[in-house]
Amino acid sequence: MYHGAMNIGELGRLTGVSTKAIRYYEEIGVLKEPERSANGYRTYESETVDRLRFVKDAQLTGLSLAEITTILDQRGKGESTCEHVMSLLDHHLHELDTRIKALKKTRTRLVTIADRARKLDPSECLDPNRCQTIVPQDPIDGSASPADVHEAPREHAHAH
Amino acid sequence: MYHGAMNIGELGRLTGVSTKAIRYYEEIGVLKEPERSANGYRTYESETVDRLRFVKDAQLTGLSLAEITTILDQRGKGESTCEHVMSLLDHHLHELDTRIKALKKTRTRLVTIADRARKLDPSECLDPNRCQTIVPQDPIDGSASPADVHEAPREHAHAH
DNA sequence: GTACAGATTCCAGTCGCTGGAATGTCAAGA
DNA sequence: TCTTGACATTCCAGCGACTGGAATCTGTAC
Repeated sequence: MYHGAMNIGELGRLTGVSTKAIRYYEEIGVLKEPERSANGYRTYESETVDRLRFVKDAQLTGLSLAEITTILDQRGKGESTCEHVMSLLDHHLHELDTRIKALKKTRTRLVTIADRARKLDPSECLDPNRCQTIVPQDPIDGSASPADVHEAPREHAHAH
Repeated sequence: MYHGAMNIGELGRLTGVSTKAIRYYEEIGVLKEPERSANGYRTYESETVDRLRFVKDAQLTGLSLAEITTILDQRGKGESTCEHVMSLLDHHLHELDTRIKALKKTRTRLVTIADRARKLDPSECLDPNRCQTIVPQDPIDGSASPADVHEAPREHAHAH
């Protein structure tokens, strides 16, 4: 089967990206507007498969779609993007470390709390003004201000 | 200074929660609608300070506002919430572990890529159809389907 | 009077999508 | 020919936990 040109559904199948996501990418400029066939359907060339796969790979490294777009745009102009990509990657490595550290801290706290909870007498739980399980925490540590302490948002629940 | 009743600004100051967030909590039912003074201002009793602090603490353990609301509601009815809280905590512990694992995997991948990038000849970067830095990755491992592989969304940028 | 702080409301945006509604198009089978 | 079904199109709304801004009112101090 030769895939010189295809509709959005096949592009999705070949790349593992939903048609919804593909249209969204077009909307925010990650993909440029494709040709339309007579009936108004989007028609993609096989190079778009490569482009979409690149987007997926770049996402896996933690780059945002906005950042991916800047890479793609630069590349489109024939400019070298190595330095650009590498500085993005460095930046994300730092971010990642920060996030992992924060999650581990949360984990430790959670384990402590759960342990304490298991030792509690359930009958003492009825005081409406306090919960012995969840009690005020120390402000984590001196380096982070309370506002920065927030955890990362939870995973998108895109189970399929 | 006795804080029997206060406006939204002071509640925010005492708890470290923005007035915007407080109104949002009210909107989604985390806080119940407060009394209003003659001028229409929200007036809070000092017990709301405790409630808001509980919300903050529970958030630090990774609970969502929706989950916190269920705890608060149950507590409001005078029911014991220990078991409920503990099952939530257990659930979050598992989630947290999953997330940490995923982030570490991403980190490893990122380090590999960055290392490879440093060894590349920049002059080879101009091929418009491929990027040597970011290339297709193996599908992570056998257990997770590609759709589940997505990283957690990035941190809210609420620097202040 | 005139600032200025602080309160109110509502609307829009963040990020990366997903879901649904209402509608149009195309190929195959009865 | 009709119908069914899979595909395509558009637009609107929602997730979570908020933040920012606009336009407007209130309260206090000078």
